[in-house]
Parts: sequence; structure tokens; C-alpha cells
Amino acid sequence: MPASIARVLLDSPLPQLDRLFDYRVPAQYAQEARPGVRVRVPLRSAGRIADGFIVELTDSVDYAGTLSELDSVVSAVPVLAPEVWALARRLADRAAGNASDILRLAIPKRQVRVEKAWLSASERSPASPCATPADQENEYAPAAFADAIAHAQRASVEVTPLVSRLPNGRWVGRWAVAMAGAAARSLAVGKSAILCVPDYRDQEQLSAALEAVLPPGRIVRLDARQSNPDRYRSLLACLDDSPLAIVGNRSVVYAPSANLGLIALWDDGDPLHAEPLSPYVHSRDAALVRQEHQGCALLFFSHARSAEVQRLVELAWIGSIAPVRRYLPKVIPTQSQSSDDRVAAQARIPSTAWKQARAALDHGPVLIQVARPGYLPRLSCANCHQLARCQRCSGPLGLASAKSTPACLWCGALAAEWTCQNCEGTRLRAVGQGATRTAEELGRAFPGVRVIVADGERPILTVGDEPALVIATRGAEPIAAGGYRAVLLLDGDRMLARESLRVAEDCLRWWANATALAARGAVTMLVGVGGALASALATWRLDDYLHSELEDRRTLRFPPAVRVASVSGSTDAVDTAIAALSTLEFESTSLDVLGPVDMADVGVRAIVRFDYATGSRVAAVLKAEIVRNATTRRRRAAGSDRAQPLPTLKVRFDDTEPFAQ
DNA sequence: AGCACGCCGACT
DNA sequence: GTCGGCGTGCTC
Repeated sequence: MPASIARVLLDSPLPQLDRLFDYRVPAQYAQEARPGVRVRVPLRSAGRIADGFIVELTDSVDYAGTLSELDSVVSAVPVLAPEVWALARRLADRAAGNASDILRLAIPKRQVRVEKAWLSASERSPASPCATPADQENEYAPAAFADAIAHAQRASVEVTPLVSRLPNGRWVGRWAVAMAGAAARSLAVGKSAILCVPDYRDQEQLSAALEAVLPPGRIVRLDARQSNPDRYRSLLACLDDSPLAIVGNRSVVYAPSANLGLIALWDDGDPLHAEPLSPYVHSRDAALVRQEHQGCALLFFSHARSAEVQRLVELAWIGSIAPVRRYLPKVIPTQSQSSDDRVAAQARIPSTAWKQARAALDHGPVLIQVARPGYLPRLSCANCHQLARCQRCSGPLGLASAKSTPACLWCGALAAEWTCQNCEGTRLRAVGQGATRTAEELGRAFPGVRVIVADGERPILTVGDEPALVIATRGAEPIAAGGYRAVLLLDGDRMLARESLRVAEDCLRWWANATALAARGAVTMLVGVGGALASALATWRLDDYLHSELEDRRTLRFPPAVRVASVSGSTDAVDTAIAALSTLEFESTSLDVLGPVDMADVGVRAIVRFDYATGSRVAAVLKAEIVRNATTRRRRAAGSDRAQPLPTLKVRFDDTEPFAQ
């Protein structure tokens, strides 16, 4: 008997529809109705049509009622690959979310023209084999990556903190060369590699490094900056059999690839790896789950590990790979004592650092890392020192240039006639300095030297090797040809003053990544930071620092030592959800609840902390609560007869935002 | 989300 | 008597 029933996942954000629905396949679609194709299906008698994907075909039904028929098959292309479906289901279950929300990230909208072009080229030329890449200057043990790929191993890869020159003359971070090398090894044994980077600047470097080791037809780009037709074209390319290097930002971990040899992530601690859309799955977690399911190698490349990877290394769940000969950069922490030079003092540069920078400028570019973009990012009341707020929207006030009128950094309203809400003072004073202000001052401190500013608004990817002061906000540093002759990390104290669970981890990563842009032997000066963090950077024992950081979080029961989920919504809904969790039989220490506390406009929020082993049970209970909350009528809050919408129950797993101290 | 089913107040 | 109000629940 032919398989005549299609099990369909609906493309709907409703949690109660996040399961499979059975439909009869009409004879006219018997050929096209295959797993993975897009279909349109009727939902609830009255001619409503929903979109969905066929997930499997079967001839047994576990549904008691009468089945409807598929309305139509949208296209015969199986855009939902089985391994992607398995991944989406697992990740959604793990995060109490909808599989369809993950598929929306994984599968671009259909483009008919692109699809037709792809189908008509279906007699594709067989792929030419890829050459085994040459050993990478013996940087890693000869077969380190080849073994990882052959045995589907997981590892944290320590990257040499230097820049490299590609054959075409372009300079990239050494990490990109290492990652491209690993990808080439995977393709050489006939398997694809998925390469996931936080932002497009990293992607540019990695693509350049890939082009140096792979033929152009083997590299596929799949990222959020592409137009939809381009993304769809890339997705279809991934469905072909030939091994590919698939490179992109966080959602590239969902690229279809049945024959996968490697998933590699660069700098998984970068916040851009965290997906801001529900169910908020981090690309690191997606990669870990996919690796387990598909049995490929998984490599986390970094200078400074994330606390999450450090945890996995300490559990021996993942191994570690380090260069055979480690290169230790010269990092010198300096206290921010004022400089002899008046102008340098004004620019916050201690004399030792200033001397270093001046000497290095004779030989080439010098990098100065600052915390914030803009001119004077914040203003406060000159009288009571309260942060100055916009009188329209309460956003922070700032200055665009030395002579401009103070304006709101959120809504742009000018604050020409400002009065302090707190003390009624009318005079403003500057708090902190942005890249532009630093640039002006350094321009005066180093007369005659070219000053280049790179930040979010003025992105610059590369600079040449001629002398220049390059002032960049953290994360926006250009690559310098031959590496910077000196690096000054200026705003360390201010970066550390940020309120977040991850400050120390983030700072270490920002500083390490900037240090890695220096030329071999060049000096990095870390200004105004002391203690364990500074000595970790100076000795380049970054893992040791992460180890102690993780120890602290174990003591405090903070993530990633434990997993967390935030549960928010109406008081009733949150209370009920928490009560449902307590019915699970846990060991007494494995689950605890912080709150609930009142939140601005989402009702109340509670934080649930639990061990990794209990995660799937916690997720199942909370998902059931979400479904119940969405389907049963909620009683309105007592006293409010007006139909004010009650906040819906929201659950966010691995949400570290509430742990900002 | 939609949309049907179901049990109480004004109506030809 | 019944037409339809929207509160409640389901969707193969």
C-alpha cells in the first residue's frame, strides 16, 4: 500500500499548533508530495488555508477523526531537509518554543524565478574533487583537524593572536586562515563544512581566507545581509550533493547539509551569536545539538573562550586544540597615571603608553581601542551629576560635535533649553568620551599624523601599513596590513563598569581580539585596568581566567554553571507555571525559583534555575503551560472591567539579561 | 489567529 | 417562541 498520508508541520507561530497534522494526499499530488516540500493545507473546515511543510509520509493514522486532503503542493523542491527538521524540533523542545519559529530562520521565502533556474540546471556537472590542503605552517599538530573531522570530535581551538597575509595580498586574522584550513580538510574528504561567524566583517575575512584554499564554486554564502533571492539561491545550492563550505552569520547553523563533516564557530562569546527572535536559540547551542544528531566535527575557534565553552571543556564534553608553538603577545597593563605631556593627559593616555604609541607611529599604524562611538556619548547635570535625560522620551542626552546642541540619543529631540529633573540645574557636563572626541584630542597630541576613526557608523575593514592613528570602538577595529605596530586599550575601566553578568568575559574577549591585530612582537598597552583580568591578558592565560570566572558562577549558581529560564506574564499565569514546575520530582537542589518580581509592562517575571540534566523536563512543563495559557480563556484582572490585554505567558531559556548585577 | 459551537436577553 | 450576544475551545 502506498504511503498516502502526509504529516505536516504548520507554519504558524501559535504554540498549540506546534505539532504534526495528518492529511490525505490526493492522487494528483502523489508524485510531488515528498518530505520537505512546502504545502498548503485546510485548517478547520471553513476553507482556511495554512502553509506548512510535509515532514514525513506514512500510511498509518493515529488521528481518530476524518482526515482532510492537502490543498496543494507549493513546489516539489524539498526545502526542509530531514536533518534540519530534526534540529528544529530538538531545539524548539529544548527552549519551550515553536519549531516553525526556527524554520523561519532556516528557510528563506520561496523565490519562483530562482527555483526555476535551479531546477533547469538540474543536470549539474559532477563536482571536481578538492585538494587536500597543505599543512598550515605546522601551526597545529599535523592531523589535528583531519582527525577531528574523521572521528566527529568536538573541540575548542585556541587561535594564534596574529594577522596573516593571504596569497592575494589581503590581511586577515589568523583565525580565519585556521578555520578555512579546517573547512578545506572537510571538503577534501568529501564532506561539507558550516562556518558560522558573528558579523559581516568577520565573514569578509573568512570568505577571503576560503577563496585562498577552495575553488570559488565550493563556497556558499548564507547570511542575513543577502537579499531573499540570493539567500534562497544559496539554500538550494546547499541541497545539492557536492561538498561545500557554507559561510554565514548565526542562522547558517541551520543550513541543509546531509553530508556534513564540520561545524565551526568563530568567537562564540560574541553577543551577535545570540538569536534575538523567539525561541532565542544561540548558534552555539544549535551547533552542539546538530553535532550530536548528525555526528560531524564541531570546532569553537577563539582567542578567549566563552564561559559556556569553558564549562564544556571542563566537563570533557569537548576537547581542546592549541597551536604546537604558542605565540604570546606582549601585553603591558599600565595604570592611568597622568602623562607628563599636557595634551596626552587630556586624551587619557599615561606617559608610558603615549611613548610607546609615539615610537610605534614611526613604523606604521597604531590602534587605539575606545569604548563608545560618538563625540560625547553622555551628558549629566553639572550641579547634581544625575544623568541628563530627554524631556520628551527620557532617553540619554549626547553631543554630536564640539559645537552642536545637546540632543537625545534615542529620539533625536534637541535639548536647547534643558532643566534637570532632579535639581532644576540648567548646566550640562560631559560624561566619558567617544571615539570622535578621542580622535580630536589625539590629533592634537600627535600633530601631523593621520587619524582614522572606525566605529559602527563609519565601518572600516582594513587600513594600510603607513603610519596612522586608528581609533576604533571595541569590535569595530580594522585589520592593519602587517599588523598594528602598537595597540592601546583605553577605556578598560569604563568597559568594566558595564552592568552585565558577562562584563569580565566580554572585556577579555574585546581586549584579546584587539591584541590579536598587533604585529608580531608589537606591544599592547592595557590602560587603567589591574587585577586578575589584567594579568590574565598580560600572561595570555585566558583559559585560566575563564576557569576562575566559571568557578565564581558555580558558587553563585549563575549561568552557565546552571541553566536558567525567565518566565513572564500575568501574576496568575506565572504563578501557575511555577506551581506546575514544582510538581516535578526533582532533587531538592536542582531547581529553584527567583521572584516573581514586578516588571514594567510584562506583568511579573520569575527566574527558574535548574541543572542541565533537568532542562528537557523543565522545557516540557513550561511549553505545556504556554499552550494552556494560549488556549484557555484567561480571567481578567479583578477590578479592571476594561478589556486590557493581559500579558501572555512568555518563557525565555538561557536568558542572562536578568543576571546583570 | 480565526471560526464554529453553545447557552442566556430583547424581538417580529 | 427564536435570533444572535460573545465566552469557550479546537484546528488533521
